[in-house]
Amino acid sequence: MTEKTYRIGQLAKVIGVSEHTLRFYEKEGLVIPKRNKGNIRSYTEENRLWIEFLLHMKDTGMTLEDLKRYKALWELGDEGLDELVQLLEDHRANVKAKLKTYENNLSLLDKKIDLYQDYITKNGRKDLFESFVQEKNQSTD
Amino acid sequence: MTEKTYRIGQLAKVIGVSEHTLRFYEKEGLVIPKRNKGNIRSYTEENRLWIEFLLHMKDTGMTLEDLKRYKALWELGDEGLDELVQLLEDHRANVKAKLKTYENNLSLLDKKIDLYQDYITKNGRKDLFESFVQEKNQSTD
DNA sequence: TCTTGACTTAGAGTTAACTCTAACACCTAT
DNA sequence: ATAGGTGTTAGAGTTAACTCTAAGTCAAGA
Repeated sequence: MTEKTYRIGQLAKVIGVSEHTLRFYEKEGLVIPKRNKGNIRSYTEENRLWIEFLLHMKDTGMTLEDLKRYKALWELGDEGLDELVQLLEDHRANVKAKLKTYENNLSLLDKKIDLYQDYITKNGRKDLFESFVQEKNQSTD
Repeated sequence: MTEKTYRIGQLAKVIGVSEHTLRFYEKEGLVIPKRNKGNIRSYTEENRLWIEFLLHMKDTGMTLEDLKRYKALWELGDEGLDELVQLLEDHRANVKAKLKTYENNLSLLDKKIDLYQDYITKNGRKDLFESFVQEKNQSTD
């Protein structure tokens, strides 16, 4: 069985990033695909999975620097394992915190929107509007 | 009753941003405090509440540009109300989406960490380790 | 008096993560 | 033969949101 591989343009489409970005990641040492005859980048499924994982981490705020560290630790094997897990746990803590922030602010938004919509249906006067919204403008710290 | 006011340094401390940032926001037209005799910025409670709200929105990914629009619409009063609500609803949709992303990736992280920790307690061989983690490296799209 | 905190303008520097351009070469399929 | 996708180097530009510096002034409080 020969494993499925991708050329840069295909992979870019599949995972939804630009070719520029893939070459950029390569320059940064984040993903280094094999080359086939003709020097064409040949991304494996493993490459794809790694990039997808990377994008998930990035989506939750992990920096490319941390992802470089992650990769380096991974490549160390057993030696890097403890630190690698630590890195993931740290990131998980960040994600949890961010999740809370989003939850809190979602309900703040819900309230705010409700207030405005109440006002719209009641269709009160401008001066009423001002005090109305102002006094409810509390934050959720 | 004279309302409580803040000078720039006090307010910066209270809400946890730098004075630079407050002046920057002013330059950007986001918060324009009154000045007292001596030309000193005098932030009101209303100013503070607005900035805190702004920071909450910013924390959930709203840009300063959108916040400028928000302020402009607010200042229009009834005229800007529909669009203002629209803006908030759009942002709420973004927040919900981001929330989902964070939830998904949190459980991805949980799984990943569990796998590594299993491996650590089992303390297997390196080559085992490689296949072990690789084949579980699925994403949660 | 001296320190502290505030004020101004004007602009430079920072960081992250792209994003693009130029200018040219190579290979494969139609 | 030509078009499309790929390759290279080298570097410039972009965006957002700060962040800081300089160089000077001013006013109030201990």
